[in-house]
Amino acid sequence: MRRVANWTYGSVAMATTPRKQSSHGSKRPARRERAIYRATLEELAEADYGALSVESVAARARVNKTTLYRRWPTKAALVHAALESIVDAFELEASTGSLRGDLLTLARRMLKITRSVEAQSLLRVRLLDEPEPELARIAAKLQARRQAQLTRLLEAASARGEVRRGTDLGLVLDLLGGMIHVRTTIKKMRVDDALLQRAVDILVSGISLHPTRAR
Amino acid sequence: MRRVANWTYGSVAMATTPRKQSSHGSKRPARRERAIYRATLEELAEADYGALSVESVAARARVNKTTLYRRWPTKAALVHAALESIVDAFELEASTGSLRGDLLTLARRMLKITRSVEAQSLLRVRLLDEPEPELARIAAKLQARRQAQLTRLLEAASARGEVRRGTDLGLVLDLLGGMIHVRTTIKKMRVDDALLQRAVDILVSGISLHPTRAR
DNA sequence: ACAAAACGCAACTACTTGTTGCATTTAGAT
DNA sequence: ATCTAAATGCAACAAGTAGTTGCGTTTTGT
Repeated sequence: MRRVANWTYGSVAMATTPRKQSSHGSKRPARRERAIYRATLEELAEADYGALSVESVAARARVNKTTLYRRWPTKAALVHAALESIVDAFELEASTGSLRGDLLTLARRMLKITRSVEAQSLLRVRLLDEPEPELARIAAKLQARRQAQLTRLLEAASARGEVRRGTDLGLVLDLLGGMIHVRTTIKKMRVDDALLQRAVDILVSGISLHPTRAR
Repeated sequence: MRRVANWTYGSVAMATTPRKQSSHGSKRPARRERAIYRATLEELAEADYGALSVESVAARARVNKTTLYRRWPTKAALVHAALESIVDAFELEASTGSLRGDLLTLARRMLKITRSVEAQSLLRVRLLDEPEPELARIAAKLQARRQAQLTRLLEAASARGEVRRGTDLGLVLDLLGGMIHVRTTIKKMRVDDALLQRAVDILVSGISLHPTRAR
């Protein structure tokens, strides 16, 4: 493992840009490139970052390892690029009219996100700041972006005035999201809609103006 | 990396038992052994399982690597033993008299646990079922044990009858614990007591019989 | 159809991981 | 205190993995 002195994969152009997107009108965003990124994320969702090997990514992407090494000089660079390639397509959803309904919609979306390969791989990178703090920073940034979108949804839902003023919406989000994450990713339990409803019921009843006691 | 055919580290005695605890009255539970386990857990809390190397553990424990290799033939065996060495000293805490007070006590304890090296390392192992399913299983068992203890606390608190019947206590626990975990371990935010109180307020107000609306 | 870039392949070097033999230390029993 | 067996440290080793390089072939844009 020979290390390049201190190669940073920050804002500097990090590899030879594939010419496909240079001219001709960016017909395809490099099909093969996407396959490689996908393979990287999948490997990362299954194993550690530490256990991730460039060779295994190459094998999964059906590509020779030299191809990878030439374009991304290090494992960190490859993962970096793969992370950056994640696009979170978030379309604002229509309000259901009630706080409970909106929270439930939110919960379902969170569950879907949590289950995705992107979220799983993002998590792996997120909780390693030791060997690659730079990568962890990037993963944090991406996650924050998602979080911000979810927060906006929640804010819109609560703006109707059904929520006690002073309520910490970020906290509510993390209560809900934390539960989903723990059950899905860590405990590997099945999270079904009934559970989401129960959780939402507790939270709604906990932050709502009206003392809704029954569920 | 030569692999032993299929060496399982299950219930079989996995290494030469140190003689210290054999006779003489178990004066010390092998001081050095504890140091090694500690080093293992610390390394594991900082890095991946995949990135964990026996050599780094040896270095941290100020021990020659051959010592480790001789007693634990593989990395998995070492981690296994280190995990098993974890003892969670849980003393039942006195009730504060109110549901809110008890939940807050519970939250504080969860925070403390979550921050511990043991929990951090346990988590790492927990979310790798790919390369070492056996290890993940063990980590799951240990975590379940902890969870059960916490659940009993919560049950005791709710038994006073301040909680709506039919309330999913496990869910409440995961809402609280999930939030703490996400903020502490993943987002690396500071979790202070005020936040815990706010969270508990929401939950208490969400599960309590009495419609407590103000906080 | 042509040229440049990208790719696959194979051989190679450098490093990491795990193993072994032997001298030295340590700890329990007499 | 002394003896002995287990445990450890050390160094040299074997084997595997991670990157590198040169070259011939394929792909791709013009």
